[in-house]
Amino acid sequence: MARTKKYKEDEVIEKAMNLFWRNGFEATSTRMLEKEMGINQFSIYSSFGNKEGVFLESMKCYNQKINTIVKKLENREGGIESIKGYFYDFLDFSKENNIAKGCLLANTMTELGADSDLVIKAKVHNFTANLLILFTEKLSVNTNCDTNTIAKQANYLLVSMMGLSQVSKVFDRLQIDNYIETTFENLKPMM
Amino acid sequence: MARTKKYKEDEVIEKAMNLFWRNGFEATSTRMLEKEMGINQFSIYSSFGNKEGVFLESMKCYNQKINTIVKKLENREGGIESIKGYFYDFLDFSKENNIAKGCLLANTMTELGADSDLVIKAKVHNFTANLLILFTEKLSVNTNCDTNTIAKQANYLLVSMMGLSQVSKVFDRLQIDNYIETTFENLKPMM
DNA sequence: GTTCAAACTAAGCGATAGATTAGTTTAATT
DNA sequence: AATTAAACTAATCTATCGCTTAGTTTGAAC
Repeated sequence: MARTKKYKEDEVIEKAMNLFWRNGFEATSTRMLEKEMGINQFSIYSSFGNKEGVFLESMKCYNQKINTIVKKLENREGGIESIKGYFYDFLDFSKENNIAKGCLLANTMTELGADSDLVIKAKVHNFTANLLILFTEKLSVNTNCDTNTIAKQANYLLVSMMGLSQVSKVFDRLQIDNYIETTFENLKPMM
Repeated sequence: MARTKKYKEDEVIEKAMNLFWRNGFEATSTRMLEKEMGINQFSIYSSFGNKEGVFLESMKCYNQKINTIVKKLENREGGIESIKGYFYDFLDFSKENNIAKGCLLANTMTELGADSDLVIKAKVHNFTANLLILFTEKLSVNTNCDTNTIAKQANYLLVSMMGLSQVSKVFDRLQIDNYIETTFENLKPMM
């Protein structure tokens, strides 16, 4: 015997996610969320508890969204070139109206300090851990390298990827392309 | 016929700089600055105009502080190893109580969006441009590479450095060391 | 020692932050 | 059609934001 919601939670969260992605957690106010999500603050708080709740759901949403390019990498044959493809896919993925927004999770990682929420930290850590595993798998295809070398390479590419996502927000395309090419060109002699 | 200031502006700015370095621009309030700088808000505003004025002076202060490791690089013999030394120097430099704070300028770069203050942006750009020149000079010592290749390498190392400063705030020392070693190890065959 | 402009203190300005409340509307259930 | 619990609206809560102001103290110049 109750009224039905006028909005779908996953739809308004996607809008919230885009706002957080563009502006970061701190610079996004509940009034901005209200406007962007198209629902009243009361509805926001009754659905997600508080601002952090909205953010946590936004991270879930981001994970689903980035999963399209992660899946794309999973379906590639493997080897260095497959990961290079992921780097370029990410640059497209992270752009909106030709403005690079970086990676929501990497942005969060740098925005939140040492004393920040542990749940959020764990989510970021989980994301990078999964990416490391995928990179390792892809590097293990058609290679003579021992597992130790592969682990080093995977770690190197993970750090490069996180660095890239930050740097892409500011540096121009030529610098970025040059960076990616050099990153992978230099890895070849190790193979 | 006037009273003398009880504080030295460069001393209180250094304290402000450390606060901005730890927390970023947005997350640092004028009350926090008041407490950290040890002077009243009135004094802050009469000396530096507004919060952004404090930040701009903090950037100057940061530039002076990081200049110690930049000078150290300038005085090195040159070649890849000299820049690798700078990377490790930076890791030490950016730590406080064993907590990595990243690079104040790189942090600012990522914190401020597309529509941020142009003066601040110019300062960040100026910093990276100077570092690029220095890297180029150091790479030009004892090498057979053409200027085009050197330019690519210098750009690669600049982007790597900026990425490193961000990533160092979260990743552990093993991952960071591995990243630096791989970055430079892989560059050798190009020389 | 008196003067007085600048350096102080502390209170408070309007605006906005995250979050909540009282009161109204809605629609599935009876 | 009446009921009723949840979904709504809009106003408002307290705290804090960046910044300013009124009033007091200070100390170099005279």
